[in-house]
Amino acid sequence: MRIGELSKKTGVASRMLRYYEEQGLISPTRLDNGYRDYQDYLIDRVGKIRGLVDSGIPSRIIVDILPCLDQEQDIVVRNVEPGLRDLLAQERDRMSQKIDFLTQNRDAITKYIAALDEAATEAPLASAS
Amino acid sequence: MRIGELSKKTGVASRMLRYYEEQGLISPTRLDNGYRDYQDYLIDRVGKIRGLVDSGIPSRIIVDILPCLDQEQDIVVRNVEPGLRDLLAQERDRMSQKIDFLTQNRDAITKYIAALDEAATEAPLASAS
DNA sequence: TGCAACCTTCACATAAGTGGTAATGTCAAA
DNA sequence: TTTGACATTACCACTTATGTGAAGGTTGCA
Repeated sequence: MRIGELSKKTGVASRMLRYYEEQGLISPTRLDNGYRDYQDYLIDRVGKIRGLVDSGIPSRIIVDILPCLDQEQDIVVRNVEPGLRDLLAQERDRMSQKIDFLTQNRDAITKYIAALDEAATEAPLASAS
Repeated sequence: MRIGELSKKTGVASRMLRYYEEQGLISPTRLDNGYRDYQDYLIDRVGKIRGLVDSGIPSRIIVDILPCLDQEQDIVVRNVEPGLRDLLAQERDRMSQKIDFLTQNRDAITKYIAALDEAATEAPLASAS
């Protein structure tokens, strides 16, 4: 499919799809006319990229992570560069840390919101008095 | 305490502490000589800031979140700006989303690493053959 | 007195986008 | 077949966020 179609299916602007290609995150083939040609599996992949980017993972890391996330078939374990396992383990730990931080802070905010709501219920005159 | 001491206690460079002040994340008072004077509670606060920044939360959001995280005493519910509750709820949801994404991806990476290790155990000749 | 710690300010760095322009390709209707 | 609308291309410059580096001056302290 061409860039416009992929853009509609993923909700990611064409502009961004070209940008992600520039970053090495996706590599569509080209049609005779020079247009980019995206395969179906890239729809899913773009979603994963957005998820990772939104999670604050830098794109140079995403490049390494992506192959591990495309696991529709068996996991491919051939041609593993020596440092990759460690890099992945490192990134996995960083992600665990992030998850812990976020969970802690989200829970704190949740409690705070609950307190706000309770206060509003008990004494709703604060702003009107 | 002065900036150097806080820097040592938090592991955050003085440069960064000044930068966070510029971003409105911390507001030390000043001594007569113009030096910044940090109170003790800011040690904890700087740690929280680092955690949030590392989790990919933009600093303009952190400014809003921080007061909710400083809950050593009772939760302060006075003078709540009208939009704040919604903003917090919104951010809480975004954080939940991030947590889900991260968890999913971390688990995928964990599985991948396990597969790598297993392959290395079963056929350790791959790189030597 | 001399050096380390501190101050401000300006500029630069990197990552992740965004915007604008000009040229080319596609397609359908006149 | 030509015209017009729209998609796509490449390229360049700009923006925002998060820092970092360095210059040049002031303060603290041994």
